[in-house]
Amino acid sequence: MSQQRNERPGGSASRPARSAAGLPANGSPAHGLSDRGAPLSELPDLPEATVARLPEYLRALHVLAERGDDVVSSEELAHAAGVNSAKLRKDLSYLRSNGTRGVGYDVGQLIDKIEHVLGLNQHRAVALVGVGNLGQALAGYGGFGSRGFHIAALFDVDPARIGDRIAGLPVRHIDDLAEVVALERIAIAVIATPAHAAQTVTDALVDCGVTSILNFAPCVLSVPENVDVRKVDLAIELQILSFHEHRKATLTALPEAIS
Amino acid sequence: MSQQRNERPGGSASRPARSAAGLPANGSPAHGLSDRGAPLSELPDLPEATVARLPEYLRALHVLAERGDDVVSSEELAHAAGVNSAKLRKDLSYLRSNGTRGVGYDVGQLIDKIEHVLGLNQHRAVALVGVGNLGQALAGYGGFGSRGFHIAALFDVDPARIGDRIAGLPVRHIDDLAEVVALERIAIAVIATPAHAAQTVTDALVDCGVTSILNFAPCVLSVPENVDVRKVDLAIELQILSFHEHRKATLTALPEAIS
DNA sequence: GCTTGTGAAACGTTTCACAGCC
DNA sequence: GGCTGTGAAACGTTTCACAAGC
Repeated sequence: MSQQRNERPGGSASRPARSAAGLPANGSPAHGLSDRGAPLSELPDLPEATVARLPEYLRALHVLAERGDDVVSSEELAHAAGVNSAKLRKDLSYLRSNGTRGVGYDVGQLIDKIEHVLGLNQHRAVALVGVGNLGQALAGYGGFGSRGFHIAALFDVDPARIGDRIAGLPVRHIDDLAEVVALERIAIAVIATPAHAAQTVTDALVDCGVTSILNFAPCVLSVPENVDVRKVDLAIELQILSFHEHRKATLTALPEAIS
Repeated sequence: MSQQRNERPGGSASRPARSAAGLPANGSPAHGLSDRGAPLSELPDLPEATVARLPEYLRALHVLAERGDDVVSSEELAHAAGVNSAKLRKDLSYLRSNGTRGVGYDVGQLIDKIEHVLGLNQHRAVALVGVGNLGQALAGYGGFGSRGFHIAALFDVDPARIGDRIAGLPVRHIDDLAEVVALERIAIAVIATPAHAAQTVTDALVDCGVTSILNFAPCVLSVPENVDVRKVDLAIELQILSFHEHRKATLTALPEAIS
């Protein structure tokens, strides 16, 4: 059982397993072989930081599209997504960019491209494990459908909860995991169990073939290297804010040095 | 109203306002003045990436402490926190480190130090705005107390909800925000409203003097530069996972090049 | 003229590798 | 002998600034 790589800068994720066997270890495929030999839609090996921002661009684009805009400049879009325009342009350039100089980007086209790169063409079925407080809230959250996902199954261990319906879905016993995952072709799971159960659940998920996990339990998960884990920990987010509060407080306590 | 800086690499936060007035703009205070003149506990200007990991170390340390360990090596602690040991040691070295060579770190001492740096000595009061699905789940989450926070007040706009009690706390109307924030000395707020309400709520919070916001609404917030915003967006996390799923799928479709 | 696309510089973060110390 | 602390190298990301193109 290999160990979780939890090294993402911003503080909440692990990474995919690059360079498994004898790969060059630095990104670029040494001598042009296979480099851009892809038919049409090959993934140009995006930087992780870019990948993490594409969904935000996508959200902003949908807002623009709804407003009826069909062209947007890097400046506008960057503003709407909360980044600066140079970064946005660089990010989009990795997608074999398709803006028009002097004009901007075609909103619809850009939406299609980003959705394609993120693999959102097919709606993805997600399993949710743990229907406590948080799990129920996540199950009830309506916003997924429009963003490429649907929760296809709910699981718990508590016999008292099995059979309950939440947002129209029955809660199933975790023993049914393998069956349902296969049936619904589930590759992504959300863990909303207490920390002490999370590793056991993870092992079960991995055994069923789930290869992406979003973990809300406050603990580190061990997974094989082909499995991706991202983590969301509420208390950690608050603690990071606390640090900045603390710093702001001490900065204003011992005051100015310039004026 | 200045714009949100939402530039954190890992994909979910904005940054504190550095270099407000005539500061040198690069980190170090040009000529030794004030540099390490601090009394005892001065914050050594930690890298953001380090700040984001300290809470994870803290969590892991608490687990160790509960097990009765009182010394831990960088290797062990790093493993428990899901990072590698070099990174851990570098991170701890910014805290004017206090491990013992050949031995390891004192668990209790390290907990104290990290808690102090994060400003967790005082329990921090947090306001939660929006008691829908997610808001209720957050309000009911018991794990805060042990990690330095307590939810001190709940707010909503929906008249039907005002007066309800959730986890022992009454839901108050958002018009009472200023009063309660002052009374409870609240500096941190969590936004769990729909996206369309989030900016209005943010403006109200900022007006009351709140300077840190954790935003669960899927939108970008505009805040003055002294206010920190971190963002958690479920759908974005799933979309990032989707990208990696997509990539894994296409990698196994057009298979090996080495063997 | 205005906006994209992009090399190159600047910056931040991680990893290496080993000296320093117990 | 074993583990910490840390310069220096490697790597990744952001920003700058301007050439290319509509």
